[in-house]
Amino acid sequence: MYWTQTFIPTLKETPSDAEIVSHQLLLRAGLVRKLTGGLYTFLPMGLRALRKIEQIIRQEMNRAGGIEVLMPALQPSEIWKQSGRYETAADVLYKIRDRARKEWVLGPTHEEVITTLAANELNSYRQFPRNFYQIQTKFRDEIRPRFGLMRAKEFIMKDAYSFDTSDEGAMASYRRMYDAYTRIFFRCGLKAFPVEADTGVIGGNHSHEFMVPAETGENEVVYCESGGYAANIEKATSRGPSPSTPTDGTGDSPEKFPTPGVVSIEALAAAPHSVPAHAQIKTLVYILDSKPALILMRGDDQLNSAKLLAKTGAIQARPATVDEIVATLGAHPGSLGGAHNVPHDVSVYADEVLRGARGMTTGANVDGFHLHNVEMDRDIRVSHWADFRMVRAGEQCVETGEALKIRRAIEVGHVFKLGTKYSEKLNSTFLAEDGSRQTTVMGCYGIGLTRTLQAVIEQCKDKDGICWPLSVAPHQVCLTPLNVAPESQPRQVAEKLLMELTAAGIDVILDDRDERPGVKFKDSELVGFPLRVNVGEKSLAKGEVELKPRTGPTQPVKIDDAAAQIIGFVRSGMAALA
RNA sequence: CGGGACGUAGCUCAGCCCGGUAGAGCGCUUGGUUUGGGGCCAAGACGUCGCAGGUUCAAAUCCUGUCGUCCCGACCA
Repeated sequence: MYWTQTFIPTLKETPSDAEIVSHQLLLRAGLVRKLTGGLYTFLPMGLRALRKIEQIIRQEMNRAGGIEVLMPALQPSEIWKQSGRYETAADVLYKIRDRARKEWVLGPTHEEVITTLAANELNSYRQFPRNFYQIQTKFRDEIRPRFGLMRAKEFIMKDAYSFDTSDEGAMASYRRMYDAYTRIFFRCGLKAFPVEADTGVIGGNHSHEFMVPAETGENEVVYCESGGYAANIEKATSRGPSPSTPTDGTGDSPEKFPTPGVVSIEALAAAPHSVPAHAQIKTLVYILDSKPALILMRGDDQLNSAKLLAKTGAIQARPATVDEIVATLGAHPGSLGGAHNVPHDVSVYADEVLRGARGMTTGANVDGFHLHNVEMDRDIRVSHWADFRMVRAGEQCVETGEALKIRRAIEVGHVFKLGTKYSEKLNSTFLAEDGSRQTTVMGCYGIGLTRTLQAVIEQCKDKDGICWPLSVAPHQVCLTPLNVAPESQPRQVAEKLLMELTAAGIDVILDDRDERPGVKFKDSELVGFPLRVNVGEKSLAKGEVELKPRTGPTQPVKIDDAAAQIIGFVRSGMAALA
């Protein structure tokens, strides 16, 4: 491959609409160009890197027993109505109509399609287990596309779906995918690690996300240094907050006292009231599937909205408006509480941390008043207890007791054990060995290819540009003759190396541009080829060429040894990523 | 959808407050020079100042609306 025969529009300056480094590098290195917000064209170098990731995924999926298929991106809205996600996933669904006014959806994922296939084709226990996968473009009406490929309206995903006849079988399938994912990200040169995850709208009961640590990531991961525990903050739990919740109340009845103008936990914690936040009960009003509900949290805790959805089973949850709050409790935010004047048809959810709490202070549901001496068990009608709180750094790990840490990360893969959620709705059943009809047990497993590509850049870069791992680099080697005239010695030596390396199966590009050395050096570093070979008169005079690994020092090698050295560099580097 | 910022040459940006001739650097074209880290000299091409309306003798500049982009929140691979 010759540089002048492809298209690598590098940029010296940083485009102003790219905020994070990996996005800037995607643009500057000429890997992609934006069509419009959330939609990108892949240029040759970006496409090559993407294809390499795709091949790694394909190889590992096949090795793990996956069967490649390709499903339609355009789907009838009926199957979405049948699964119930026409409503629950409504905000990400692109809907379109054909000339007959029939409605279609552009698939944001393919559970409905694959389950329909399984329902029609997998009818006997003899046909299981099965794991179908595809690499395909997904469409999501993202509320806010951002960070280049990280969150786009259209993106490429590998999605796999397993079908088993039993829960144990499904667990084994899950485990196989989990292991395959570990290998895939390792081979891509990515430091990714699995964390326990919330299942969100996809549903199911067991899930891990594969996370790439990065300051620019959109997720927060709670983890324990010893490696015993790691979870998405949406799911994370701990041994609880410190200090612990008071349980030594006086036993006196709730006592109303005036708190004019005190409408926050902080204000009540300050003088003159001086009620510590952990001795307060925070009362939140949420609208769960259009019904108001109270959420009681300890004063110093934050509500975890993912847990709220998961624990209440609500499809939609939003904070109530001030008007809705007044209509429900008769008081304004800042004076709310669960002890008095709570209508009987309003559910009261309380965080586990409040169990057995005594001597607490909370709003009186009368503007300007709070209550002392509140005891959860005695004074508040709790309909449901659950863990609703956001874990904080420093709390003790549930497994090891060590202090938990929190860091940001990019989610590149997600594995779910789905159970029978989709197979029931879409009638995927089979005849068991004993002649009974049973429902298939499913799992689904996604990897965002385009996001993975950008995550690699986010993790593998320096001040000069991208530092591709050999396994996903658009080209492994960049031959750089410093004189490109056809008869010049640098050009001839470079051409000979090109032939030898290509014959050895090395993926090489020759920078045949008639540019000054500085320009070629800068560009090759920006695009990030793992190895550059400088072929210039200066070193040729000594019978040498130079090997310049992207992340290491320049090494002179004899011309006759060059090909073998380069091949050795590539093969050993690739072996380290196998 | 809520909050904030910004739309001027292919890119990065100045000009806008205080209305009157549209600018710089990079890139591009041509010629020369240079040839191991985005070099230098000279000559050029490139703009309906996002769009629409308004105010005004006159609008990139002031006003209104609109579209688009980016950032912060809720959603996800």
